[in-house]
Amino acid sequence: MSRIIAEPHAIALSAFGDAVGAASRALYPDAPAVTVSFEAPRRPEFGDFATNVAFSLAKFARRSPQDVARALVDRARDGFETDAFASIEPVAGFINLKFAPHVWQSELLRLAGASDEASSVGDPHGGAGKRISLEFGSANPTGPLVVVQGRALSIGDALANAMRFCGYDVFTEWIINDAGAQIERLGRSIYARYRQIADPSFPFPEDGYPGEYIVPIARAIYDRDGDAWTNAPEATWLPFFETFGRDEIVGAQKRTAERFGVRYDLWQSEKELHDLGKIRQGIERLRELGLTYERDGALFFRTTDFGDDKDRVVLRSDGRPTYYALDVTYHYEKLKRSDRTIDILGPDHHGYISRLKALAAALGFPDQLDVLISGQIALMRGNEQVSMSKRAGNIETLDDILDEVGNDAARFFFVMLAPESPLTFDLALAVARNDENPVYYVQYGHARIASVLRNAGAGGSTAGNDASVRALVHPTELALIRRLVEFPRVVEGVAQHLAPHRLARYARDVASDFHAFYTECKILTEDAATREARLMLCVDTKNVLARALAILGVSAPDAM
RNA sequence: GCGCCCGUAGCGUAGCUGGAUAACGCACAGCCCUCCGAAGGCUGGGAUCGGGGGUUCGAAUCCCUCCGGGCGCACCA
Repeated sequence: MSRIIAEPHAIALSAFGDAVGAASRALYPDAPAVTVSFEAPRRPEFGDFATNVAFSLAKFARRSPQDVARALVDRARDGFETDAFASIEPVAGFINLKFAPHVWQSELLRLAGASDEASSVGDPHGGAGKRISLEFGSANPTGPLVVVQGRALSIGDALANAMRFCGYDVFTEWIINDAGAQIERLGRSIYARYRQIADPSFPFPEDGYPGEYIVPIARAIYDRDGDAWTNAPEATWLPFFETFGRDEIVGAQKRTAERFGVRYDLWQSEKELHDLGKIRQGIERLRELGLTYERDGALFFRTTDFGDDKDRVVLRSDGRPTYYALDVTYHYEKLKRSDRTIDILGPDHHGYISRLKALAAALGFPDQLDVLISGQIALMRGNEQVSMSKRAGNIETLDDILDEVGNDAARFFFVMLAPESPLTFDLALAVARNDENPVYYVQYGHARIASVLRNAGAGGSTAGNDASVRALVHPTELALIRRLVEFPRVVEGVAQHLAPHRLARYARDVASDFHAFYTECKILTEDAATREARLMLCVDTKNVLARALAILGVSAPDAM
């Protein structure tokens, strides 16, 4: 059972906000009602929180923001009894608040009191009951996963984890583009390699997939069926080679994803949607809504009515549905069964955003679809550019990267920047065990705490209480607690703004605050109360770090 | 030509639902291990936030425009 304990600092803040609101109504009855919101100022000397209400009231009050802030504070102080604040100061129009140490001390007790559940580090509820559909990484089943997909996987999985942490009902999915021309090329490529086993002069298709990964697939068929397919008609062998190849390659893609720590709730086959008639139904749906017209024998979907820059064909003049028809159908399915629908696309898909948003709006789901682009990646090894051209032998697969740098570095580097921001991924840096490498900094923080806790041994009680926690007064101690308290809000921000990089930075900040505290304050000290309180702080910090890293898909080692 | 993404300190980036002297890491200069992991900490220098207009009490953030870099613009997927 998860106990929801209100946060002392939030209670105090809310009470003060109410007092300011009342003061505003009393002093400036003609001004519209203002919402008193608080934010953490950048500069620590401005306190823990600040509000800028005075600026919005100034024009109605016809006084300077400075005067208004001062008047609000004076008035709010009347009838507002609290010892929560060390200072309440109007400065240059802002109202700056600094909490008394006991507020942060209570926060630490609260964090520790709710231990061992997810809620031990805060209990965000923003997502309760909301269904999320999150599609990311999807690729043609024609080859192994490559580096850019690794980034999409990292971003998508971190988002999914963050949202689940906030209570969202998250459904992750991958669409397999196993219909159409690409899969046919795959089937023909495998067939050619198959024939070449017995007849090396058998021609390889000009537009075939030259990658080496095709060869063992052909070999597997040969080992199993021998020459059986050699004299079969194309109508027989082609579907077989397509399906066999798809299964092999999708299987390999799944294995790579799982190795990377990413699991999906659904691997949706495009072919299956065709076979079930879903695509036709999707097109019919558009027709019913009066959103289509015929021209030159093709059926167009009027996407320009919804912000796209040109209308899109859904049915070709030969009657076959386009890929976009699949988009329409599949997105319609996703939109219906979720409250928020998210696509993470590769960097070469910028042009798709408007047509996808258009179809969502057209089908009656405006503002429900978010399309995120995972930015391009330039691979480096030290100062050397690593070629990623798709010519044979040159593709850098995700597996290659994982072999070279490991999951932790890859996962962290891929989510470290804003999703759409271009990333230069330095393979040499990712394995460097020095301070240029951000992954180790955070993991080191976690390992260092684990080490302290080991040294504390059996005698090191972490059962702090009201009395012992009062020992925590050093600025680095209070700053660390304040940082830990932010955690649930940071995760909520990640989920809401689809910005997992914020969590990577936050983890770094936590580690940084811990290291500062560690340097300034001896944890395993003689004084029992101080030792207990500091150990408790260590445990909570470790929990937050572990939790943050887990969301990012990075391990939290106890020793390294 | 049109659309989208990016342009912030020497380098890599955060901040973009508008708020105070623009933040973080690396690099650079200096300092801190008789003590729990120095894979650490502290201090310092370094930025006309690509340029120019506009809106606002207030703009890196919103609007317009121009310039650079990238990616797309198929009855391919």
